[in-house]
Parts: sequence; C-alpha cells; structure tokens
Amino acid sequence: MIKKKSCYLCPKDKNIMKRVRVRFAPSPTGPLHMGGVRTALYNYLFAKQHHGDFILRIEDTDSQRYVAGAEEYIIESLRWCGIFPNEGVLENGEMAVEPSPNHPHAPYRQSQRKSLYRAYAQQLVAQGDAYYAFDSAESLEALRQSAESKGEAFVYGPTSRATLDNSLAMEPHEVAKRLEEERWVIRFKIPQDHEVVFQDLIRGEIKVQSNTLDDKVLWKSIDGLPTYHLANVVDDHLMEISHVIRGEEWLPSLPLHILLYRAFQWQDTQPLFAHLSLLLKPDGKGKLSKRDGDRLGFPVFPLEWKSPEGVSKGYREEGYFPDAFVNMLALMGWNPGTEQELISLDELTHLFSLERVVKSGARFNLEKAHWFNQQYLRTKENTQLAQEFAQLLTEAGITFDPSKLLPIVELIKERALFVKDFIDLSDYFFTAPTQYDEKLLAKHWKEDMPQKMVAVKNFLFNIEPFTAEMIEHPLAQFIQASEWGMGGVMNALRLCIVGAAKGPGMAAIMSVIGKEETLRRIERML
RNA sequence: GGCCAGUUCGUCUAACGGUUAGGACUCAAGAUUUUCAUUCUUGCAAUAGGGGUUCGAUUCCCCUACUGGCUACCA
Repeated sequence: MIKKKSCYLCPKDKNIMKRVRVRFAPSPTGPLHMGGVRTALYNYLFAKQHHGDFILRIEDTDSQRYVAGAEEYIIESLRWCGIFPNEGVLENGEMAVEPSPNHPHAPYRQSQRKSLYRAYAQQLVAQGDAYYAFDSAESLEALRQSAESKGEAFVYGPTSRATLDNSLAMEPHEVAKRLEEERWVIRFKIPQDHEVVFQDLIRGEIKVQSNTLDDKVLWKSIDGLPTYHLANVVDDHLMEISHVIRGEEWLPSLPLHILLYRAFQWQDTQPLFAHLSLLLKPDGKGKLSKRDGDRLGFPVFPLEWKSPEGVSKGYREEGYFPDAFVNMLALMGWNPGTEQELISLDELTHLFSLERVVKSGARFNLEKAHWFNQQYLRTKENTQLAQEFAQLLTEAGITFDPSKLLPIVELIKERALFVKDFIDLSDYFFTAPTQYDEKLLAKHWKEDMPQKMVAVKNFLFNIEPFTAEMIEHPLAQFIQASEWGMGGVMNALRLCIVGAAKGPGMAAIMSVIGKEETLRRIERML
C-alpha cells in the first residue's frame, strides 16, 4: 500500500489555501533557551517557505513569573539569529500596540489584550461549556494529597466535578452571590465519556479519553487574567493562525485546545498542529534546562543572560557565528533528506519541511557544535575575521601591527574553531617566545645546532625582499647543500622563532614577523 | 500512580516491506607535511526485547522494557 501524504496546507479537502500564518509565542519568564530558538526557527522557516507571516506574540498572562528584560532578550536573540518577525514587532523592537496595516492584529502582548478574553470566557459559561468554581487552593491540594496517598490521581473533571464546589449544581442566585463575595475561577467543562480524536502533523492521529482530562482553569482568580489555554486559543483564532508549531510539552493539552475550538465553533478555521520533540540534556536525563549549561560548560542560551543568580553563557558571547548556531539548531530534529549538513538560513527556508521533522528528542553535542562553527569560520572573509581579531587583541591588551593581521589570519584560519582561538594560535607573531618546548629542545637542539643556526642566520640576512617565496626554496636548498637534515634544522629554527612544535610553515612565519625580528630571535638562542 | 509521545552506531541522523543498514561528529590507524593543524584514505561502532502479519520486516500490528513530556489559578 502506498502511503499518501496529507497536505498540511489544506486541512479538509477544500481547495482553499489558507494563508500560512504561524506564531512564536514565548512567555517572558526568563531568557529564551536554544530549544525555544529552535521552535522559533522552525516557525520562521515554515512561514518563509510558504510566503506567509511569522508573528511574534508575547504570552505574559503569568503575572507572577514575569521577568523584566526577558522580552527584550527574546527579540534580540531572534534578531541575532537572523529571524525577523514580520508582524508583532516594530522595526525598533517595540511591540505594535494599535492595529495597523503591517500589524492588523495588534496588540501582540497578551497583557494588553486582557479586556478581550473575558467575553470569550463568559460565552463559554453562558453556553454551558464552562462553569465557575470556588474551591480554594488548599482544599484542592488536600484532595490531591489524599488521592496520592491512596495511589490514585485526582482529576477535577467529568467524573468528580459534581462533588466539588462549583456552579454546576447551584441556583443562579447563589452563584451570583458567591461570585460577588468570593474568589472564583472559570473551568472548562470537559465532555463526559467522549473520545477526543485529533491529528498532529508530526505524530499522526492521537486519541484520548475525555474522562482522563482535567477541567482546566481558563480564568484565574489571583490576577483576573486568562490562563494560557484560553488566551492561546482565542489569540490563535483572532490572529488567523494557520499552523501551530510548538514544543512537545504542549501535546498533553492539545485535546483541551481541540475541545475549546469546538466549543467556540471554530473547528473549520482551527489551525493545524505540529508538536516538536524536545532538546535533551547531553548527559543524563530530562530535557535541556538552564542549569545544564553551567554544569557542563556549554551555552544553552543564544545570548548571555545576567541575573541576580549569576551569569549564564550565551552562544554569541562564546564566539559562535549566528549562522553556525542556526545551522546546528536546524539539524537537531530535522534533516533535508540529503547528506548536506552545511545549510544557510536562506537555503533552509527552501529545504525545510514539517514531514522531515524527527519525532524523537535530540541530545546536544558540543563537538558537533564546534565543528559547525569551524566550518563557518572557514567560509568567512579574511577581512571580516581580521576585524574581529583586531578587536579581541585590543581587548586583550596586545599591541599589533594592523597591516600584519590579514596575513596572520590567512595562516592560522584553518587551525581555529573560533575567532577567539586566534589569540592562542598567533601569540608568537606578536611576541618572541618566553619559554621553549622542552621535548623539542631535547630532540632538536643538539650540540652542533648553534653553529648551524649561525649559518642559517647569515643566510637569512642576505635574503631580500624577505618574503615567504624568497625564503622557502633558497633556504631548503641551502640546508640540503650543507648536507644537514632538513627536519632537524627546520625544527630547531622553529624552536627559535616559535618556541614550540606548532604553526604554519617557517618561511611564512618569518616573512610575517620580518627579517629583523627573525634574526633577533635566532640570536637569543645562541 | 494516571494520560500522551518516543526508541537505528557513544551523539545527530538516512533508509516510506527487499541495501553488505548509508552519512556526519567523536575516536583509532595510515598517507601527505620541516612541526602542529589542515587535507586525504581506511577502520571501530547501531535497528531495545519478545511475539505476530508477510515469500521477506529497521519499516506494519501487539505485548514488555526503557526514555521523555504532562499531570498548577506556569507557560
């Protein structure tokens, strides 16, 4: 049997092609971690590929956990990656507040949409799909505790709500009175004995028994704001979202969301869902978390994040190129189906497909991350690298001749993973060695070597101009003509100039540091 | 505990019922190189286990195990 791929652009068999509109909807409760960036990236790629819209919406309905600066961090992170929303964020990073041609569904911050959700919650209550509940946090906690002690699970749902403190069995006047006097929440009324069947673009068909579902709170009493579930569904509907691409942690609440769309009678325009697997810890168990970075010494955040608890590393500050980071991230949970691994953001835009997203969680691998950066470093223009290098040298307080940077970069580029490696890789270009590798010394600095070095020094003295081409062959010929071992002399020379068994060809190094300095370094060893 | 999802080399992954199970990273060996690195070549290394279905299962179905997520008036 041939499996037929379903078209994810046209949910029903209708010919109408809905405009692709996707959103990345982070909660500003802290810095965005790389898993979040990946989710944003996949949304962005999908939107771009289908010439659709990529919307950034801030889901700040949790007033308790709001973290100042998180929103700016999210926007800056995406910008660093080259991911630009075309709706929801103004050019200067400000959120659009009023609807406008480019931002027809403003505002895009849920706290600013607060007034809009209430009517929807009330509509559900009015039509019997939701109800008021007065149970205190303590009483619910007690119920959970006792259920747990019996090895059972407490579900505030179809089979238990009749025994709880809510408006379902109350007289209208009592409800009104208690609404007036007490704290209340609105809960969704999950239908009883119902099988909820739905599709996920990545996982296929999923079925859940409604009786195992919770009557989730849609409206909170503590801050008078909707919960994620309500705000999310309402906003996705109002913003005409066509595809919801989000993390797997949302899969368990998808049946609830499906039921909400049905309760609102929005099932015909309901978005299609794709749940991405999570990024896992490199070593042990669980999903990648903030702490792992500090513990294992790699960044989990795109940008450095400073908080009272400390500083968390960022890929940007660690010296990763944004395109390398994006490339690596794209390939954690997706592949183009070919053996191509180096893919630019622009290419990803064409190659990406939801069908090729892998179902299982991906573990981050530091070596591979290094490799990606190395590959990208090699493709960079030497002038750009020299510029970044100059900045690092200045920061490190190393004085240098700017005209030598380009040739140095050329020589050490392929030995580096990061631009910051240039510093260690190039020290001998700037300062004469202060210590000499002992093994090399023992092996190559034999008794007769000083005399030979004097001869080499004199030979070099007469080379003009002092370029790599002018040095290389004549020097080799000179050594061979003297019937000395090529390796021995060259290694000894390297010892004088570099101090260690590392670096590019000697002729190249000497030409960069210049004749005067070359001779001086040989002199020091005699 | 309950619900949902997942499981191919150490890691990221390919193989949409027929391949000597492919590639990349890592690691090892060799070649090149005046050193180191690069580069090139080669190698090590996997279908979680058990049942079906089938002429034939990595692939489809069931069970078990394991992993992950969710189980808040957090998202």
